[in-house]
Amino acid sequence: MAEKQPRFERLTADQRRERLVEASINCLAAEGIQGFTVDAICREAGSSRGLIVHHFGSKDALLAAVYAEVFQNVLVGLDALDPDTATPEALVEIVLSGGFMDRKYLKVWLALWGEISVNPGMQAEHRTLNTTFREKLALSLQAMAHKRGKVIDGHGVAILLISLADGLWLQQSIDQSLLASDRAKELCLSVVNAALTGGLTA
Amino acid sequence: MAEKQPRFERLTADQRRERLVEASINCLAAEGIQGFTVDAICREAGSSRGLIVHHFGSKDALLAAVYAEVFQNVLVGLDALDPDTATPEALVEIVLSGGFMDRKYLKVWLALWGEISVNPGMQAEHRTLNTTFREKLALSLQAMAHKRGKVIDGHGVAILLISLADGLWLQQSIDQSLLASDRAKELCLSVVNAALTGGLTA
DNA sequence: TTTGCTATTGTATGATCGTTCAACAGTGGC
DNA sequence: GCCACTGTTGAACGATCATACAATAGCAAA
Repeated sequence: MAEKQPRFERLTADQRRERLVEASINCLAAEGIQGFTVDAICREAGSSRGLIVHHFGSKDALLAAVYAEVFQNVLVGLDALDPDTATPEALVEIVLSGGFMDRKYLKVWLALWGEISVNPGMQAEHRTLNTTFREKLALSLQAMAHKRGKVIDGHGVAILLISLADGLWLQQSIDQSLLASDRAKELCLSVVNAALTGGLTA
Repeated sequence: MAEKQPRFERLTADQRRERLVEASINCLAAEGIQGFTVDAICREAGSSRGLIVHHFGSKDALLAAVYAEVFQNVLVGLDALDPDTATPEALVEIVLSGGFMDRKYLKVWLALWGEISVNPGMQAEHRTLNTTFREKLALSLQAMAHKRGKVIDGHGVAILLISLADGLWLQQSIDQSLLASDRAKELCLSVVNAALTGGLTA
């Protein structure tokens, strides 16, 4: 007689946490923060609701873990960049199309931004990661300006570029017909080039 | 013997709808989309849950009414502007600090953006209003450039300015310490002035 | 004072919510 | 095959959810 399939697969703690975080991201992407429920996440992960409390302590703690995963992916793109050889095109690619920046993640970001704005722990972490992101971008921008014999406020241009990219990304994620991807890229490049050539001061 | 206070105040349909929309905005501002519940809104409005269905048909229809109210306020600031005499400072003030752009409304916007991205009716309306906003801004920008003897792509600069303002506003609303209001204003002005003087092409 | 109109209340309903925790079950060591 | 360890399940619980709708009540006209 055929052997019975196991009812569930035992995983290591890290594997299980990774699966729950991934399932959470999918639920947020599909339904926003209102789709972030214990039952919906368990259905997506193919597991049971007790696991969330067992591995994370609470649903809120799971959201914090989602944030860490998402933002680490944003930083990874910049980590791979050589500040001395980076091009404006490469920078623009990172700020517009980096980790978790497909428009399907709009509702993940909306949920995280909402939570960061009221959760002191997440806000502190966001501040740290965002500052790191700016500083790395500033280094690359300063190196590019230096190559053109120019001196710029790299930090100011980094803030400018990140904000512009966020705004463009948000607009086209909300309604794709309002702005084409190529157009967004062009606008970012224009601003970076203007900043590097002295046409614009940040 | 003292006369009894009436249990409730009868209002006209328009008055009652306005109160419910206002209460909804307050609930969204405080708790985001998860605070947008029938009971929370009724507590805030000082009324009873039956009123929401009576006046709006459903909670979702109430959210659509909230959107209309919020976005009309955004347009109002621009309507008051004379395109022939507007200054870069005035435009920047409108895109950064116009109607419902205090940072306390962050979660209202996050909720609306989430809903617009999946609700075809709201998305169509948003497209219309957003396009109107861009066109009005473009007229003012073109008039400013004309005064300087320059020809610009007003529409392109309008997209640039709106996106930059959205990104800056979002960043400082999420975490106030990441960006000062004055700094955001300066960056917007730099970009507008660079666009008007030919230092930057959109 | 009475009456009609209709704004408004709030109970009932079935469903869903997050957490708790006793019991179950996968699996490797002996 | 037995057993211990511990990952995992899912019912129970009290709370909250949105909508339906019968009954109540404000108030102006007659």
